[in-house]
Amino acid sequence: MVKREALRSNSARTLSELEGVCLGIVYKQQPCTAYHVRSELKQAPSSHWQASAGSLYPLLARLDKDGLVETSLDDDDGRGRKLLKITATGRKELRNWVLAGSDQTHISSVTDPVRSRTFFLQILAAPKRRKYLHALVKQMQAHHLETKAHLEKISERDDLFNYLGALGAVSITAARLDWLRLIEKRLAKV
Amino acid sequence: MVKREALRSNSARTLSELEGVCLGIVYKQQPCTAYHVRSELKQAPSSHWQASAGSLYPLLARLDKDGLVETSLDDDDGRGRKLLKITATGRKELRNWVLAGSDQTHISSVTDPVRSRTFFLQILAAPKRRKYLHALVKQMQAHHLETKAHLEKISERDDLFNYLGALGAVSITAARLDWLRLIEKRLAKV
DNA sequence: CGATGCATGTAAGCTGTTACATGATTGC
DNA sequence: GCAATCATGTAACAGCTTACATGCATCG
Repeated sequence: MVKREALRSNSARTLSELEGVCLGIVYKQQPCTAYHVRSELKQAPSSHWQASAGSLYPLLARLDKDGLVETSLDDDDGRGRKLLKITATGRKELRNWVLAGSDQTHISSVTDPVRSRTFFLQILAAPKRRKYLHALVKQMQAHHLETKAHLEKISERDDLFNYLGALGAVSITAARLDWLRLIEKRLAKV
Repeated sequence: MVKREALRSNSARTLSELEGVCLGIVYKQQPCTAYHVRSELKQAPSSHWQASAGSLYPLLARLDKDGLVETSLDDDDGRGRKLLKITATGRKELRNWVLAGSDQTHISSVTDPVRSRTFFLQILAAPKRRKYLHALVKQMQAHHLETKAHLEKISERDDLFNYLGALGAVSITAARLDWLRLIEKRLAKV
C-alpha cells in the first residue's frame, strides 16, 4: 500500500510526444475508446504518427497503470469496448506536458524529411534534380490544399484550439511550399 | 559466394532518416571520421537528431557492412581514427534516399512539438496560457535569430545546397513565429 | 449473408537514446 | 602538466512500427 503510493507519487513521469497527444485526445473527447484515439490520429493530415495498434494499446494501458486515465468496460457493448477518461493526475501531467512546449528542445526539433534531403541534392544530375523538384512542388501544393481543406472543416467557434493547430499546419506548409519554389527557381539556372 | 552476392543485391535497403543524413555527410565531407559526422549533426540548429555516439557508431558500422561506405584505418593517427568514404553503391542508395523525399509520407510527416501542444492549450487556465504563449514567442524569436545567424555563416557560393537547406530552416521558423504571434493575439481576448 | 467498419490486442524487430567506459592529441 | 577536444565504442533500455490474430456490429 505504502509502496504503491510511493510509486504513484514518484511518477512525475515525462510524457513522450505520442503519450501527450493521446492523453490530450482522451481529455478532449472523453469518454472514448482506444480505437477512437487511433482514428483521430490517422485522420489528421500533417501528423507524423502512424498510430499503429501495436503502440496505442500498450501506451494507453501504460497511462491507465500510472493513473493518468481511467478505463471502464462498456456493459452495453458486446465487443467489450473500453471507455477511457482522464483522471486528476492525468490532467496535471497533461498540463506539464503542454508547458514543456517552450523548452529549447521542442522549439528546435522540427523534423522535415524534405528539408533534410536538400542538403544533398547535388548527388542528383541536374535534369533529374529539376524533375525531382518539380514533383516535390506539385506534391507540396497538393498537401497545402489538403491542410486548407482540413482547416475549413473546423469551426473556429466549435473548437478554437483545433482551429489554431490546423492553422499552424497550413502556415508551415505554405512556408515550405514557398521555399521549394524558390529552390526550383534558383536551380533552374544551374 | 553466391549467397553473399544475393544478399548484397537484395539489399535495396531503405535508408532511415538518420542513415540518409549520415551517408550524405560522408558523401560531402569524405574522407572523414564518425566523430566528425557526429559534430556536423550537433552543430546544426533545427536538427531533431541527438546523434548520440550510441547510435552513430553502430549505424556507420552497418553502412560499412552493407557496402555503402568504406572504412580505412588512418595510419598517421595514434588514436586509431577511422576514415570513411562513400562507395558507388552508397552513392546509388543516397540518390534513392533523396528521391524518396517526394513521397507523400515525407511531405506530410513534419513533427512539431509546439504545434502538437496547441490542440490542448485549453487545459491551461487563461493567465497561465498567456504566460506560456509569451515565453513561447520569445523562445521562437531567439531560435529564429539563431537560424538566421547560421545561414549567414554559409556562403551561397561555397555550398549552395547547405545554403538552401539553412534557408528552409529560417523560412519555416519565421512561419512558426508568425503563427504563434497570431495565436497570442487571438487568445489575448479570451 | 457478406463487406466494411468498430474494437482489442500480441510478437518480433528496428532505431535511437542515455549513461558508461576508455584513451590519445592539442593548445595554453 | 592539465584541460579541452578528438576519437571510438558498449550495454541497457525506451519507443514505435509492421505484421499477425481475433471477433462483434451494422448496413445494404
